[in-house]
Amino acid sequence: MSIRRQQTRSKILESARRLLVERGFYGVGLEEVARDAGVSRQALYLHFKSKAELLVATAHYTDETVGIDEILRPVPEAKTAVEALDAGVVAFATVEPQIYDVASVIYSTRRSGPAAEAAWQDRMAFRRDNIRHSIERLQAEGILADGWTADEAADFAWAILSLHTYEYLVVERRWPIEQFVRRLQQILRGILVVEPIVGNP
Amino acid sequence: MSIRRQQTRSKILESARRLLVERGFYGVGLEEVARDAGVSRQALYLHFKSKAELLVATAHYTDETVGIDEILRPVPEAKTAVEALDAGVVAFATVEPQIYDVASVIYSTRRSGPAAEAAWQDRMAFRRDNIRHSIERLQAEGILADGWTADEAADFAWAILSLHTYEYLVVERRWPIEQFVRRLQQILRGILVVEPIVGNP
DNA sequence: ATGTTTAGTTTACAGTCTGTAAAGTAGAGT
DNA sequence: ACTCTACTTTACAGACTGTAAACTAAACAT
Repeated sequence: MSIRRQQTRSKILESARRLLVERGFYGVGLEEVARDAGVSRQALYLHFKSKAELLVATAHYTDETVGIDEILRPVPEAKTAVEALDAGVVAFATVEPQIYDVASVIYSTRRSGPAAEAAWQDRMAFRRDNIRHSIERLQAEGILADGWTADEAADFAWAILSLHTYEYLVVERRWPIEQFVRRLQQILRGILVVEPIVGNP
Repeated sequence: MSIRRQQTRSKILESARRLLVERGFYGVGLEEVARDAGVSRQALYLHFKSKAELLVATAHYTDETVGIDEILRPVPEAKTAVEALDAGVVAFATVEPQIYDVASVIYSTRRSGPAAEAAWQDRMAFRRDNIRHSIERLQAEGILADGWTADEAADFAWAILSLHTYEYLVVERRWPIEQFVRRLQQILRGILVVEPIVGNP
């Protein structure tokens, strides 16, 4: 791919991100995205085959700049399962503020087209796999709380470590991110680990 | 309001509910809603001033048929704070399946218009008030877990008892509703009540 | 340097949708 | 019999997506 083409692509993606996040998928037209990026509307179709695919590309573009692999590294490297669980929460709370805006648009658009739907499902599956690994470590160490299967525990932790928990508590209720992390760690440990450690300093 | 008018209104709302739920706000046009209801497209504007208001009216219409007051009654009538908390979870799990479809459309549409945004915020405020009451009962009985303020606890419980927890666990992960109720009760008790009761039969 | 490919522009158009307007009709109520 | 009221029909303005095709200018290769 030529440099020129690559640059236009980036300009479009940046404009798209800004505008889609500000006003939502249906709140902004391609005309305006193009104008903002300094290209013609038709140029968009040289890069993306539809508005929905532009949105999905915007999400991937955002993902790339975030460096998820880097952020997730501490999780498998943690010495114990409980530490891995805690590290998972930290990773979640590091990634989420950076992708929340775009991910939220993807979520709300997912029912109106297979592109967004697939992008959302991918995201969910990826997250769930990661969580599942941590749960399996708990199980391997024999400290998964009684009455939980690995599946059920993974489902639950995945539901808690979601875009929407972040939205409700941090975005809506204005919890500082440290409080968010501390509470989620406490909750997951309390629920999923046998003989929960009750905050010994 | 005349009987005839009332009947048309109901027909429209029922068609709107079915179609909006099936295909989302942007997946269905007013033409089709009107055809389905057996009236002309223009007739919709005699009842609702915009598509967004039709959506909101659909949500209220759904609420009416659900009888939320009835379902919530056991909560304030519970003898103890913990029983009230449990009853709250049951009420949540009773209401949510009935309103989920429409509420979900409201949620996803909320950023594109003040009508849906207001409807969503009302819903959230209503739910949070109810939860807050249960938390205050815990506090009054002196059994709110250490380290939680009433506000923080209410925020947390509200985030857990959300449309999206239901969506993730019941809709997406196919948890039976009994499992959903049992786990949420266990979790809220475990986190928010001092000396958590560890399943004594 | 010259010819060719590539990237983007301009103009145009078909089709969809919302929301407004206005004139006409049929039934309900009095 | 008369009058509203509720609804229909027709029409239109304006916005948007996606397709098409002819044109231009920069990038690249030999």
